[in-house]
Amino acid sequence: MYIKKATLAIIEELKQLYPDALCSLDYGTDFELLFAVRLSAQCTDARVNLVTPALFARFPTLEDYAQADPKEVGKYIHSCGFYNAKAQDLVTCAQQLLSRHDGKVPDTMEDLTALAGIGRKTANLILGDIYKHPSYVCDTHCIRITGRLGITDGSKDPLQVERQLRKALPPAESTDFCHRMVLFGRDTCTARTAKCEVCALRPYCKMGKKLKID
DNA sequence: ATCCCGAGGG
DNA sequence: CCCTCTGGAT
Repeated sequence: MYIKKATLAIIEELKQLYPDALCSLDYGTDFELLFAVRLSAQCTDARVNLVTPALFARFPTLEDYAQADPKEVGKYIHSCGFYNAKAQDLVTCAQQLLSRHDGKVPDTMEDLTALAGIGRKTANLILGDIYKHPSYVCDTHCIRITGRLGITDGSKDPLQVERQLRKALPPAESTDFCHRMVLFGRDTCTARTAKCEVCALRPYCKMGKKLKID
């Protein structure tokens, strides 16, 4: 499997920038990570981290969610947006984890995406962070930045991007790479006005080369 | 007005 | 492919 030199250079540069490629969501147990990721849909991680301490304290176990009134769960997560759907998903997902998986978070894409509210992006994150499988977390940051860098062809379709990243990245680097995309996307390669003038990846980036700085 | 580590349904 | 779900930050 051939990996482009530019891609390897980008990977190394990102390691320098972010030695710890950590998920920025706060959680204790495996299912709490699963739930925090569900809550993070169209919401900042910082916002999720603001509500999860009270949520996790009120509902410590899967049984607590499984028996909960979605209305009450919704109150704890209101500020994250999509709170009706998310609250119902946590309750249903907890019931499914208990009935289908003995209360354990499953370790296959098929089982994970069969759970309420768990799509491919969340499943990939769980496979990478909990089970240490090669994973391709194609969220808004990863899709935007790999497109700008020319690692992908610019497609916005998560499945397309995932297929392209599967060929473009060394599998052992994939999970950390995706986490670093998020960190990099928050502080440098931002959506609206990317800070190309201070970007360490500008030499490798089509978008950065276009603008004439200095 | 646009974006935030999306998912599900038509 | 499209649409809806939703609040908060910039």
